[in-house]
Amino acid sequence: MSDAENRAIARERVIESMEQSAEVYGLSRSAGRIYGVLYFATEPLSIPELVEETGYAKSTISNVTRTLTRIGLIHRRSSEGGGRRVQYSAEREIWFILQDVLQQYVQREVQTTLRTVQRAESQLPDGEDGTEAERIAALRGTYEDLQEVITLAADLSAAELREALEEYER
Amino acid sequence: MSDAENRAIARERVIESMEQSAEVYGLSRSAGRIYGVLYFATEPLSIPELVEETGYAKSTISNVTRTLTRIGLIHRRSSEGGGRRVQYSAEREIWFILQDVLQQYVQREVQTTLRTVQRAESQLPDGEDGTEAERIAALRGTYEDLQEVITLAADLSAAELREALEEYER
DNA sequence: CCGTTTATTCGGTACACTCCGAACAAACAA
DNA sequence: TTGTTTGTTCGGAGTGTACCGAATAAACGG
Repeated sequence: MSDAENRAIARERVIESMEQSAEVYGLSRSAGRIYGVLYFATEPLSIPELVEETGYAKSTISNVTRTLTRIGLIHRRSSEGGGRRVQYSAEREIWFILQDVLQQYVQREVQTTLRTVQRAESQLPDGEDGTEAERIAALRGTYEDLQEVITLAADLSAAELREALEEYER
Repeated sequence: MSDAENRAIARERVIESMEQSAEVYGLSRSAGRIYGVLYFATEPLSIPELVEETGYAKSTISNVTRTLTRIGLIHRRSSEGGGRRVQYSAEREIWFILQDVLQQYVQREVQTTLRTVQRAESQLPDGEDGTEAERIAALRGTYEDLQEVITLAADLSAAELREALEEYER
């Protein structure tokens, strides 16, 4: 087998893995493949080029690139050289992406839950210690810890996070 | 408004929030509600009781309780007193649940991705430093950090995790 | 100006998922 | 045994999503 073929196989394996991961993160397989193709591209690609590389329909590429751009997984460089052609490139710092997910989605979810729980708690009769009060208070405690953990983690790099946990072990 | 009504409203709010969370975690709304009802129940509930409390069909309760049990969100106590009746109770330690998710799903996902990336890397021609090799090596690095972080975090309680990050800040 | 290339939007198809109700199976009570 | 209660399984209706192809819009080159 030639070196070029080996490279193509390795690349394809990783892209397939990205398709899989995309599904886990609630995205479509096409999103995983498009991101993967851009991840390995040496220069930004246009929509027609992505059609060529992935085999998906133009409309699919258009829709998926929009959501990927919105999430921050790829970057849109409008019009290289004044042309109409739009160029896309991948955000290759996976950790940045994960931090974004942590901040935009996980933190948001935790925050709204926490607020709901707090509002429910204040709805309860004062000084009550029934089952509801107890259970809701327990929920609030856990979510407060969670929120703090996520807020702190979102400011660290992967290496720093690793270091923080490794140091704590001792 | 009576205290009982206030309690019911607070409980309902939290359960609705759990329905929402369930969707975020890739479960159905019914799963969120069933878990919520069990979370507030003072004693284990049977399937007919869950039908009564949630309004869902018997078959829905049966299917959803199975998946919730498999994931570890609720516990199944077969036959209290030798009867056929099956009893379900909620795992109320949210952090245990999150640890399970971390270990069973996130860690698994990271591990398989890492393995795929490593295999792809070894597939590449030796001593090569083309684009593919570089990009794949970068991926592997990030995922190695990630795996380590998740492994360490899975062993800590929410409070410990919080402490670890707070100590690192200084 | 007109034809070509590029990007978005729209309608439609295929598919998966949620939930329901009915049928079935298993255990108990009489 | 027969009737009743409980739990699971199966088929189907309704819904949402992914993707495609066609129509449309927008920009450029001649």
